[in-house]
Amino acid sequence: MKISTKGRYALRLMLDLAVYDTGEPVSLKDVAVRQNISEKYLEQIISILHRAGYVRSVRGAGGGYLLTKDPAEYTVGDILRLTEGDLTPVGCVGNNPEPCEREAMCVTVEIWQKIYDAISEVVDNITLEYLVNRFHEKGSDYVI
Amino acid sequence: MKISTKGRYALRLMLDLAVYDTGEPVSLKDVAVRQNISEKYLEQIISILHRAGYVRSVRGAGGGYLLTKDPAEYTVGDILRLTEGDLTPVGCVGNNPEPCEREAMCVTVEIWQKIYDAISEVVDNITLEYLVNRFHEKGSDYVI
DNA sequence: TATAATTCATATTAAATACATAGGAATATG
DNA sequence: CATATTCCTATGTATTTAATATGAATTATA
Repeated sequence: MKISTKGRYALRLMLDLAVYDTGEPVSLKDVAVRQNISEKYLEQIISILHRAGYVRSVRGAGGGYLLTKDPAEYTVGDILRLTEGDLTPVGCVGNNPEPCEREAMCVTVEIWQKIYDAISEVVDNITLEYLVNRFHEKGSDYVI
Repeated sequence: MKISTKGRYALRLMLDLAVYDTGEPVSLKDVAVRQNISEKYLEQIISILHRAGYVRSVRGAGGGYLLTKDPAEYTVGDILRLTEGDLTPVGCVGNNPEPCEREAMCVTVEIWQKIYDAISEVVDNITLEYLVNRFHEKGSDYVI
């Protein structure tokens, strides 16, 4: 019942791009240093975000990544669902549920559905913008 | 972000003991057939529940297991926390959080805490008794 | 134009976890 | 004594996780 590093790093990566956005591309090298995450691992993660159109890239020296939308337009749910696959606690709930032969007599599925709804309620109502604000409120070191 | 078979089977196992309770011990063999779960695997799962005092056992022929408390006194949260380890989405929230050097600047931890609270709210407010009632309401086959 | 900095693409690997299966000892019933 | 059951521990296999590795393609800049 854990969120993997992929999802957690993806969120920190997107947040980093939002916080350190100056209009110029932000390189993964910089993100890797600030976030203390392997640059190579970040490459794999951002490729997911890139394919989904969440970021755009600038290749070559001086290149890097930029958010494609305003931070207010990304929810935590968007980012986690993309990178974690989905956020359902079991396969038989959510958008395209796996068929289950025990469905007719199953009462536990109601629990999984409620858990999923509760998780969704949280992650679908927190935006990147909110996190950027919280970051500044916390008075965290802000280094470009 | 999945609940493992261990937790899901533990819940079905406890529910089975509650539904098919006649005062006589319920054998794992019967549970295994009804729930279509390997008896050997159930043995490992119930040993966790047994050590925690959630069930008592009767050894030998005609033996089996019985709940130690009234179904109303078990929550889904009790059972899942016991068998899944805990229900926190990351290591740094919950009862005894792992120390994290990024804590001072971390804003994502707020998300994980909210997710954990939301999950807890669900699982700590559903009892085995409720599930037994739902089982009967569903008109599921009831076979002793 | 050469060099360095970057993204992009794919393969490989080591460790942990999930999900069991297996074998037999201990205990109780009939 | 034979059978049914819990109890205990070891073993195995497949998948997932979390990276690391290698190098090609692209671009800025000295």
